Amino acid sequence: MQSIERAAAILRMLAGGTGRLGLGEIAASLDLAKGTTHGILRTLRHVGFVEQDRVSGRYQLGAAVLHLGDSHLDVNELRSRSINWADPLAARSGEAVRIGTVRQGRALVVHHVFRPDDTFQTLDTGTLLPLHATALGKVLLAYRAAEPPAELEAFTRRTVVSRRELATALDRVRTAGWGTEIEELTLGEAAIAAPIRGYGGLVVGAIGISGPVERLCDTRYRPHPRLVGHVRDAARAVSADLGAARH
Amino acid sequence: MQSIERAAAILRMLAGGTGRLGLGEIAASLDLAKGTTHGILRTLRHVGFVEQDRVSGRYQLGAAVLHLGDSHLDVNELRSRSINWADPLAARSGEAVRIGTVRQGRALVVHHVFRPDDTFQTLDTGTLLPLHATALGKVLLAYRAAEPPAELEAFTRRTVVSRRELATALDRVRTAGWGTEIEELTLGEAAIAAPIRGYGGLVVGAIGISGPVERLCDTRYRPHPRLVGHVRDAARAVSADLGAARH
DNA sequence: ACGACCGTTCGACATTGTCGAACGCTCAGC
DNA sequence: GCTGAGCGTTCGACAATGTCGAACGGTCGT
Repeated sequence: MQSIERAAAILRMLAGGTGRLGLGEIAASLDLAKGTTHGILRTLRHVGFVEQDRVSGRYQLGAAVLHLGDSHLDVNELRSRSINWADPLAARSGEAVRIGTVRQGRALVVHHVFRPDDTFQTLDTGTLLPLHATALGKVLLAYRAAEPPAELEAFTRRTVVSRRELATALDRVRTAGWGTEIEELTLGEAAIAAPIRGYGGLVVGAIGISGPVERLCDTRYRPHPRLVGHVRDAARAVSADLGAARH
Repeated sequence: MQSIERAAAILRMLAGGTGRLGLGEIAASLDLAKGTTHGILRTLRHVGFVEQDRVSGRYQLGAAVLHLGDSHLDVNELRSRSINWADPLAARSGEAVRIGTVRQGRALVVHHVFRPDDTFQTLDTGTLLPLHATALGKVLLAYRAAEPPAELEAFTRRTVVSRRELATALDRVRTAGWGTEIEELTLGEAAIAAPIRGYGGLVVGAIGISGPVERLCDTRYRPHPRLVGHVRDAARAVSADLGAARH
């Protein structure tokens, strides 16, 4: 399939060097006619793998090809790598632990460890949670494992439903390296989450704890630093496991 | 270019879902004949954009397409984003600051701030440094912005020239989140570097300081934590700038 | 005003990509 | 142990597409 090989060569060229090339340069480098090169680039633009600068006419890699790597990690691999660290986190924090990744524009819970006590709990594994109203979801949004949903549904009076507020909240997550959700999905409940990084540092999931707000936060709704530390340690450990697997 | 559109559709499918799909599933989903689908997949395998599991026969995204995004960041953008933080880092640390990214299998210095004193110094901007024997380079290797060079050249008696030792060193960089080089490129000189992350947390560069080993390290060749902290703070700030620019 | 060089378009036609049929292999069910 | 289903793979006829030279309009430098 000659044309697919040619298209791949163009993408590799754009991935190297300065990242921006003119049609003539590409055609010359690959020894193709300009018309041929233009036809390939037009198709690559159409599928979003290439973008063209309006002013200079030069081409660069498009978002669609750059995002191919996003969340491509196997759910089962994420889960199997996480299990070792999820139980200790539940034990240390005394709260329920969930691991999530992005699927269908939501946070998919791939593993759930019950809070280590006798209370009745339901298994969330397999459920899809809203990104903007969960700690797991905010972490995934903050590191652009997903785009915010078109509509920000309000689950409680504390749910962030303004895009500006959400952007601000995500900035804080990026700054801190972890995120929270305080009575934004369920009244009386809070959660803390941190990013799980895979190959090359790309965020492929998140791990978090959740429980009664009075146990996770102080009286000014700030999460206890000790719990934040536990979550981050677990996230680092899972990330290290994932990185080691790919090494 | 119908076949390029079809190849792109296959890549997007593999990027979604579980990440691993059989030929029949792909053919059925895209309403293509199995022979057609097979021809496209064969070509994508040939260019490295797709890999096939030997045992199950299933297909997944290949390293070549996942790496298209690596180091695609414009050098000028990295540089312009870094400048604001490089000067303060030089001031605070009292050492020379360099920012680097991967080019041609080496660490390209995209920005260099002189040590703030009266000593004679030469501008390194534009030079290519070895990955395995520099702090910048080790950070880039640790986060897989590059592959190790085929041959590990010895610059001093302290240069790491064993692949196993290098792998161990890179594990430590990942664990710590920063890296050092102590008399491995130049006798009497040491360096400390930390990763600069771009879109989605992907490592696109590194920022570091370098200077006389007796100023950067204690008598047991351990870097001063205060300097490590300064470098990491600067790396975070540059990363935040890059993230913000893409937001 | 002109020439050089850019990206873009078009149509003839040669070449390639498509797809149905057939194959060998593996595995589950009986 | 045998059989059938379903997998990925290969092949060749041929229809459809991709290729490329020529020409175009636009921009920029002289």
